[in-house]
Amino acid sequence: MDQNSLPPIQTTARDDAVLKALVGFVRAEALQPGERLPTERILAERLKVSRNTVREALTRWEGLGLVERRQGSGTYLKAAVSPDMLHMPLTLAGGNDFTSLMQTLEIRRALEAEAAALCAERASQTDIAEIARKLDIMEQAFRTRDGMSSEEDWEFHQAIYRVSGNPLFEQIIAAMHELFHRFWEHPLGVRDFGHASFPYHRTIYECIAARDPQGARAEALKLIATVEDDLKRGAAKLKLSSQT
Amino acid sequence: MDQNSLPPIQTTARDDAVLKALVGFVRAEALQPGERLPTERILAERLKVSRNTVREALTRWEGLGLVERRQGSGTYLKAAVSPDMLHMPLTLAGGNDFTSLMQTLEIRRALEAEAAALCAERASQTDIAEIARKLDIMEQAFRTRDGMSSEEDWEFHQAIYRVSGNPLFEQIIAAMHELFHRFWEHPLGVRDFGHASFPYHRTIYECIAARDPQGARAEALKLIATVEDDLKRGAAKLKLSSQT
DNA sequence: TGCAGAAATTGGTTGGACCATTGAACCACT
DNA sequence: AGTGGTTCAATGGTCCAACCAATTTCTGCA
Repeated sequence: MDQNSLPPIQTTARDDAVLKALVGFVRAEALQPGERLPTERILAERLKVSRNTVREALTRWEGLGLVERRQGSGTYLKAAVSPDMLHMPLTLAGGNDFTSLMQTLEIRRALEAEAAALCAERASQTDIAEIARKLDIMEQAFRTRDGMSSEEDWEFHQAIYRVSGNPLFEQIIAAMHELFHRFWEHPLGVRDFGHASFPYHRTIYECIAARDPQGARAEALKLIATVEDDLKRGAAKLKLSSQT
Repeated sequence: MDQNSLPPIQTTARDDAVLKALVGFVRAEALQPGERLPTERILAERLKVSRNTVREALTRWEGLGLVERRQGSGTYLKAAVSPDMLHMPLTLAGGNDFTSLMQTLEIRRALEAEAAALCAERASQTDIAEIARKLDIMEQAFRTRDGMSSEEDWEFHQAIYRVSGNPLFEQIIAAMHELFHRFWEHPLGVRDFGHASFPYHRTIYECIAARDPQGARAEALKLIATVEDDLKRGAAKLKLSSQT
């Protein structure tokens, strides 16, 4: 007999019920990200629950990044919600030594290559045009303020992840990106950090435009390799200490 | 002028402070996963904050899967905590349709291949022996109760991730694994799901034992490909409906 | 000794109050 | 017209005290 055929009954699940009601409300009102949702007090009154219960529910959504609360202003939707959404909080133990930085790059190497290949397979003409636009912006920023183009660089990569058609790429790589930059505010000691990776942005783009998945994968691997080299050079120079 | 030179100041952050204190407490007491942490009432008194504030903080941790609350019993630690954790809520929209399952497999394809290659590079003799042990257990379980060896199968893979030397592989792939199995309780329609992947476990192992990264990568890709095939067959058979 | 019921413990919920921040309206002065 | 200051209502953040519901522990009877 299947044990799963008799799930435990739910006598109380107040805040879960509140969240379900919230999902219904967001869909009914067709709320878009950025819009404000009702006051906590109003929600409490409408749903016939205590304001504290509403707060617990909203706290959970806030933790999941679905919603943003601004004191004195209101609670705002931050992402699209749907009833059958799947949330999976992933907590990564961070460390701030050279090894940790290298580990984030190993993940990026795998995902970046796959995303570039998928992107080259699936990109439409408008997708390619969009990526070209981001590439131009990045290259211009690179030339203008020599080297420091991290913001535009990141947007170029994000465009590729999106075109890959799999939102998980962007989410996971973004986490790696944040993990990486948390202890890398200013490229430690390596003045020209990122310079070596510059040309590969265009080669990646050319492979994507040519619908060449294997080529895009190879160029992405080269790009990550340059970052790894920069990191190793920085580590050798500064002899990064691992502060436990 | 650099816009980042004037970051928004932080005036109050009560529940964040509570969480920081909690991290300190867990480390000071060397609490292990499974152990109980102090009562909400005690925490409120000790930290000189309201019980409500403590609850908000604990709700966040619960949402992150760090802690489990059992009414009438207490609050229990579910995972190790460290001060510099990075929380990454993954949200997969679209629910239980074919596309979502495929997306988790695309991530696994990239990471599984990289992890296998790194494992083959870095495995020591004891590592290889450990993997061989897990492989034996899995193969025996597979033969005993024909096919259903998911638990032992998973342990084999985990051993590979660990030997890769990068804990991020295990954590991220574990998240994909759980994501995958959440809407795949019963292999839908495909009776012999997983059978096709069986032989590749041994071929992966052999490449690792032979210190052949490229071979291990190739075999890992073949393994994932069989899972993707199974999934496609199941989707074609059931014509999975995406319930918006 | 065994076990059913009472009592204590603990998370879950409620309602009400007050504080801190925000943003809009309004006003005075230049 | 515009700049800066003030007021005020709205809103999230915190607090308190009590009670509810599930769980655990204790107690006393058979």
